[in-house]
Amino acid sequence: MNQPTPIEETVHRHGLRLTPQRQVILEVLRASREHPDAAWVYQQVRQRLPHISLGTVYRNLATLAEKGLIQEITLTDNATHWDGDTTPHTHILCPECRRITDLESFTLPEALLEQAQRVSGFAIQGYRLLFIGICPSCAAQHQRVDAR
Amino acid sequence: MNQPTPIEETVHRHGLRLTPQRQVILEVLRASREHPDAAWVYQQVRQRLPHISLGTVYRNLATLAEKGLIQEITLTDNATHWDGDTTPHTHILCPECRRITDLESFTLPEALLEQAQRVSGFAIQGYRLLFIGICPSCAAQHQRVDAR
DNA sequence: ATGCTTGCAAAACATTTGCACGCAC
DNA sequence: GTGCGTGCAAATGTTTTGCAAGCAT
Repeated sequence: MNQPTPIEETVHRHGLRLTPQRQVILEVLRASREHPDAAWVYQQVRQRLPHISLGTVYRNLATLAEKGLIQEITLTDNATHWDGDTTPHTHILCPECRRITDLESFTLPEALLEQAQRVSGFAIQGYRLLFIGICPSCAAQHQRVDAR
Repeated sequence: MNQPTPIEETVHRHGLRLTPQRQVILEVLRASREHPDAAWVYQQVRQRLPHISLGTVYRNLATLAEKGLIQEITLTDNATHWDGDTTPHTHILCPECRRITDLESFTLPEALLEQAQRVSGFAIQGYRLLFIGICPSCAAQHQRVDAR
């Protein structure tokens, strides 16, 4: 949806084999706006490949991230989350419902990156930015509760 | 070192009891620039309190973070890391050596926060920003290796 | 045919929790 | 004295890994 390049081509171009497991995992991730963890991906994929093992899911998530086909989100709770959208974008976490939402087309100004590079002496390759805030639906719940 | 408020006073002000375990954990975190995980804190504290249990370390890290006496850094690998410096600052992770370094006094401009709030509809409370880049010492190693 | 990938199950980690006791207040 | 905090150990949850077999190329 968000990444129109055909899966087969993308996978092959990165020197990986196209197995049914790998294909479905990628499809699930690309079709989802959920930023799921491995367990969720496993459950989804199992609906189409009942024999897939959890280990395979973990191995593929790691491999795909390594090749840049998906993104790792290690920002929140115990479990690592994954994002099929590899375009640069920022996330927001609602501490109430623990859901991760996309902040479309929000990028740091170049000037900030340069400042970071200058101050730190590091060769900056990228960044991870997570905003934290109450989502509209949780805010609405608060109002209801507070009104009691 | 970076937070001059006496530990006893700080702990009491937040409605917590000052146990030897809690005190040493806080001292270790404040004295360190390591951004350590629970296992590292445990090892350090055990040098002074050989009988402390790992569970106590975990419980205290959670409690102290909840009260705002330390900061949680959940940006990187599986283990949660902790920071005794609660002033707002940004981190840099070197993917080579996996070390987390401080980026002193680097904050996002207010305008960006407002933009995020406007675009998302969330009530933004804060953010976590991690730059990713090769640290000077790893960059030097690369040069050596590449030159072979 | 070659060797990357998989399934399975066990292992390795990271973290949490129940319970009785002890100590800070 | 009260109840928060601790030690211990077991439980829980997440992720990794060894191995033999399977399949994409």
